[in-house]
Amino acid sequence: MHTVSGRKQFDISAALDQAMQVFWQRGYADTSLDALGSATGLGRGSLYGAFGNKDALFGQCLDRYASIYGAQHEQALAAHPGDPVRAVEAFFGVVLDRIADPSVPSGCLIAQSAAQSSTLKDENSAQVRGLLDVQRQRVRTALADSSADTRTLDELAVFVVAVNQSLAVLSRAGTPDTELRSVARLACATVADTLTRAAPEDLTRG
Amino acid sequence: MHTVSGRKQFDISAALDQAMQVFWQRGYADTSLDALGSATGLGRGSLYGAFGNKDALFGQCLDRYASIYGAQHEQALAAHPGDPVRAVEAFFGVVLDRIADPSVPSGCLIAQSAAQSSTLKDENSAQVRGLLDVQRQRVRTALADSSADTRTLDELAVFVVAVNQSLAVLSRAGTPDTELRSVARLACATVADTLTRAAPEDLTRG
DNA sequence: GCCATCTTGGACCGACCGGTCAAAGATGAA
DNA sequence: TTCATCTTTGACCGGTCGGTCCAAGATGGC
Repeated sequence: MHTVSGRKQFDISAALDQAMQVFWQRGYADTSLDALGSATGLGRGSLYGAFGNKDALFGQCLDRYASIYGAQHEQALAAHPGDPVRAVEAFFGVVLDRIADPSVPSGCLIAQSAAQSSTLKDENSAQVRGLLDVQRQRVRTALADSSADTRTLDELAVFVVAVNQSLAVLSRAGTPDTELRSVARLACATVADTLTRAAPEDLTRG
Repeated sequence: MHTVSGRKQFDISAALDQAMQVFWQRGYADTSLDALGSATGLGRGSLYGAFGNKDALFGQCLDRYASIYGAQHEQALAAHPGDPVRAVEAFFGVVLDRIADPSVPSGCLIAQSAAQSSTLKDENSAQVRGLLDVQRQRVRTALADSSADTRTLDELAVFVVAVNQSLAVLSRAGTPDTELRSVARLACATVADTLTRAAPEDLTRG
């Protein structure tokens, strides 16, 4: 029944999507090669030929996840130039919509991986740290159009990333969507208050 | 070399502490019975005799964790009666001090478990949800001495729990202590602003 | 048609998993 | 002293893990 081959018989990109969702749903440690095989419809030979071992495949899934949702985050943040609060609102909107989307696992692959960072291979945990840093810098850039001092903006960017992680964790524990949205709303209020408080001079003097 | 026995040869409570730290550090899925055995110094027979199987032991570790740190949280929250903001500051202080304590794993066993909730046995994930809810209610109670409306206080309690989870996740990814503390500081500011904004009448009219 | 090259499925490997069990030793009541 | 009762150790179980390997089959250049 070796009914196959010559040239590649499957869409690498589609297989990567399937594998990504398994890691996303179950976490690295609890995802077996058999689970990846049946999710992608591929045998071990194809899996190893296309992606390398489990660690390498996991790394590519992390990158793919970051690529897909990082782009959405970037787009949301850039949709409101000059209005950091609206930008952050849009940022959380992307996350909340994804969490509410039943066609995709809840939580966040990166948050999930960060939580288990100590059980990952060094290479993968370093990758997770890097992706979190990219996200932080993205938010920080969207905040740049503010008259608050650098230190405050840096802290706000970390704060937004932190709240994002918390939404992922709580959603996994079954926290209802309405509560998650109120958390995001309060975080947005923090951003708004901190920015207006840090630079009221622009309004009173200008 | 069966150099043993008659009556129990070890301190159940101490063994539970050791086991708890292993689960805390490595997560449920990545903690083997061998790891638990060498951490506690116990053979499989003793482990099963005292705690039951892996799931049951994990459940007891969750309870122990909640008991130890839940008590600390309660104490911190109660240390500033009538001053919810200070109470929340003290609450985060407990968490941050624990994270900074090198004698104990970073992160939070409950946050860790919540993130992997979908791979846990139903009983254990329900337990995690329950413990998160207890924490939420504790914070909510500390917020009760405020003139803000019920809905606002409920939302703030969820928010504080959420930020707590985010500190655990980020600390696991290696986020430095200073950044974690600034996240907590911003969250406290959110609580302060929301409370004063929701009930300014008390100051102007009273 | 021929064949070097590639892909695929699945058998297979040693290691480790959670869990069970029996032999050995310690205990305290009779 | 005897012995029922208990704990502990470590061997053992079937199953699953990540990873390797190879025979079978498809391909395209010649």
